[in-house]
Amino acid sequence: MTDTTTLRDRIGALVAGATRAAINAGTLPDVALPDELVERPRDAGHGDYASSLPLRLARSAMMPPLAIAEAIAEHLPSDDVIDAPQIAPPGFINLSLAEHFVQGEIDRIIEQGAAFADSTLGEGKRVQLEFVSANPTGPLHVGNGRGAAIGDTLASALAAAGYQVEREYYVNDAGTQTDVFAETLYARYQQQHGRDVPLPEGGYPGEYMVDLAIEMREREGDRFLAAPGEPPPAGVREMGIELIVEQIRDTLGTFGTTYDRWFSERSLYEATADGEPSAYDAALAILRENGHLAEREGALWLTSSNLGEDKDNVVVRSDGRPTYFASDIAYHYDKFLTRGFDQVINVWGADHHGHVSRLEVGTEAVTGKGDALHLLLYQLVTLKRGSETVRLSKRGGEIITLDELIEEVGPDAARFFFLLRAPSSQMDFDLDLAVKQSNENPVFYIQYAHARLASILDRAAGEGHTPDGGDVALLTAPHELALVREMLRLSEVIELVATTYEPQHLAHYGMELATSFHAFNDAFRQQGDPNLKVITDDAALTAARLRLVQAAKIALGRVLDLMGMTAPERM
RNA sequence: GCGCCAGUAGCUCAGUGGAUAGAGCGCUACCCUGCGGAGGUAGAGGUCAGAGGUUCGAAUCCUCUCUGGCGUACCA
Repeated sequence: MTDTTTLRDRIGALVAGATRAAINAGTLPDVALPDELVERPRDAGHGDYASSLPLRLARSAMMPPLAIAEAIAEHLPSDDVIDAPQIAPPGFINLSLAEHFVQGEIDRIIEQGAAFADSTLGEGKRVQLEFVSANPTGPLHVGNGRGAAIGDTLASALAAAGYQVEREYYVNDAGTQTDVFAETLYARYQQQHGRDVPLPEGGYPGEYMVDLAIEMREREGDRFLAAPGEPPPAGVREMGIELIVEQIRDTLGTFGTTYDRWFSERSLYEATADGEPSAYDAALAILRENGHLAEREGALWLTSSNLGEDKDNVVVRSDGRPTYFASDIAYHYDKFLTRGFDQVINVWGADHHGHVSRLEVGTEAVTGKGDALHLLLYQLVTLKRGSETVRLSKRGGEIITLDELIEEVGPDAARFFFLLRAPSSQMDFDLDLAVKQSNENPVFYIQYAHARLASILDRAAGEGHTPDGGDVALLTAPHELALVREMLRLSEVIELVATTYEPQHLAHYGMELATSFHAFNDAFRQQGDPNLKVITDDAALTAARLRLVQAAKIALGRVLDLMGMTAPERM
């Protein structure tokens, strides 16, 4: 039987119950309780959980906080989970987990394995996460890595929190950018066949376009060559996009990110196989029916100023081509009405934020599901070399690719670097420092802890020891119990990430869990007592400690896995 | 101009209503010489951009000011 609530919820329920008991007993007036009843105190000396409820109730109850604390504590007897409460001025109730409860959790972690901290918070709701979705006109750059790390980890955390998650990459294969891209590619392709043609105005000058043209020539020969002076023949654009998307997929694969679906923007304009209208036609029909469209200056506008926006937005240009905004409305029609997701999260770079409110309004107008759409913006990465800012632009030519970053520091360090920071935080990424400090990246501190745990289990097995049957009641030392307590926080961290969409909490937790292990592992050295080692002459104690080590390895491995990083057995 | 996101230790950043504001890196001292030293403990280092307000309590919420990034297209 899996516990579906976090420890924090259970303790909170105890406090709520005690408060109601006090009210029933007449020692407290009848007052309303807030949602959050307990928190994790910063100072370990204040217990595992603490409630400031007495302070918050003081006014409405018209009683001194300490008297309220007494009244609640009276109905909070020590039980299987917690010891007797401690009251601390000016009005806190401090609660500590009972020793035998903490010990027992080791057995539970081993029994449940990697899923030990999962929850049912999401109730199986279907969530779709769309992230990266960079234009298929060039390789991914370093900044795209941030979106990949955030989106992918968020998806994992949501899955752990009981949501049914789908990861998706939206391929913008329909817009004007792809026309320019095709023209540039075709120019490079002609150059590969010895023609002296210039790059188009506003084209993509990057060297990768030459590589792409070479690839195309090698695969297809001169099949795409039209008469000189003619525009790119049919298929050039599709071929180029296919090649680029292949590259992007490879890069993200190396980065540890895979998708359930690569969604083509063009497909939004195609009728379905069984004759249903395209998503684009269907979405526009709804808007028209509800009077949200108006023709003006030869273009078709969404009259979003009637829906709370500060201006209207063009849906179909005066030349008849739909805008990117139209595609996005159709895309969200597809997400909500065709595929029926309960919740949709788009992870976007902050340079898209001008697009946020109009998409929310447009989505609401078409699907009525505006509330289920969450647009998560991450601030752009400022690249630096030393103190100098590096300007990135596919069209300007200079790109620091995600591939190059991965090559320099490895996928794990790159991911962790991005995950440590809140999405809303602007990041300076010093390329020189990133390479120089890759060996000091905290990710190795976490992975090293995992490798040491694996090593202890290996060595013990070699000496004929096994965790099986170990009695966890033998584990009473503070550094042993502290390690278990730290593991028990994981379920709360997962729910925190899943509800706030802030993956950095997981990264910081990983460091803290690793610290607890390193401190545990060092304890016997500092005290110079070989009996404090995991593997000792005492067979029963050894087995018990091996259970702790096994559980810690499960917990740490799970954290690394959620962040999309490897959990090495040795380094 | 208007809008969005930020400003916390030397550097890069956590902390979004609770108790003495933290981590990594860098710096100093010490421990341990290992079941893996990519380790442990401690210390120095802070006007939480500034001012006012709300609250029993504010880095956290509100207002204003300053600074930085981004947006404000019939580009995506």
